[in-house]
Amino acid sequence: MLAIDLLSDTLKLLGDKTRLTILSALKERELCVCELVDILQTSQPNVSQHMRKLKAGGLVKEAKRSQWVYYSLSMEDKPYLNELFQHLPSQKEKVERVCNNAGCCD
Amino acid sequence: MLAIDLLSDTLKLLGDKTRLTILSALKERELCVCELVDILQTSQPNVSQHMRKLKAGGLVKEAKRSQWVYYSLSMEDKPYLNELFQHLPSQKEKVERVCNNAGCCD
DNA sequence: TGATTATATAATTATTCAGTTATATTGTAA
DNA sequence: TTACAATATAACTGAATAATTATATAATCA
Repeated sequence: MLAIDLLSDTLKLLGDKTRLTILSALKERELCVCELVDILQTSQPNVSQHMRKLKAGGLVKEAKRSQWVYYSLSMEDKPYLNELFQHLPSQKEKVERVCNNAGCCD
Repeated sequence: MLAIDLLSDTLKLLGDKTRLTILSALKERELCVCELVDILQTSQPNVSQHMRKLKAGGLVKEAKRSQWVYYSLSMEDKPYLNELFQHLPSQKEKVERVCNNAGCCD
């Protein structure tokens, strides 16, 4: 059974519109910071700080490749979030639109 | 599909240790405010304010009977929380201990 | 090398929020 | 009616936090 402190900390990370949108976008595919900036229409430091929290909470993992940092979901050890994640509002359109942009990292 | 604003607001309610404990306790049975005060070892106004937020967020419903207000879970319209709720740390012992106390509402 | 790009960190600010204390409301019982 | 018990609300305080601005780090490229 889960410790209630850890669980409430994890859910606190989900209880923010920006982070929830990030996580939903990452359901589509891994994304780098500049893509997330584009998707969320917010500043780069804002995204970076949210990613740091999500990483600290074990919800995402990062992969540095060249000058980019790609983030992806890390949910293997959190089966209790599966159903919830399946219900997250889709960010598919926004993610696909980023691909077609004069993107930051192509 | 869910609106991300509503969903993050709901998850924000879950991202608090006190409220998460309350919700887990309510899985056992409906509870009145004074029982929750006993279970959580906190003040009555603190419980009342959390219950107001949970009620506003549609996570609990209340039933007034005599001078007591009983709260119970209201999850029928939130299937996406089912799996999560099943994984909440059990509060069974604490809830049962309340019954044996010189309780507030027997 | 120096310039540029991507990302992270630090410092700051304004807001949100949990918990406390004090008070009000509501219902019950003497 | 008055006294009491359960709950709610209001006001306040301190801590947490999201976002901004400015700066630092790190990698790539000319």
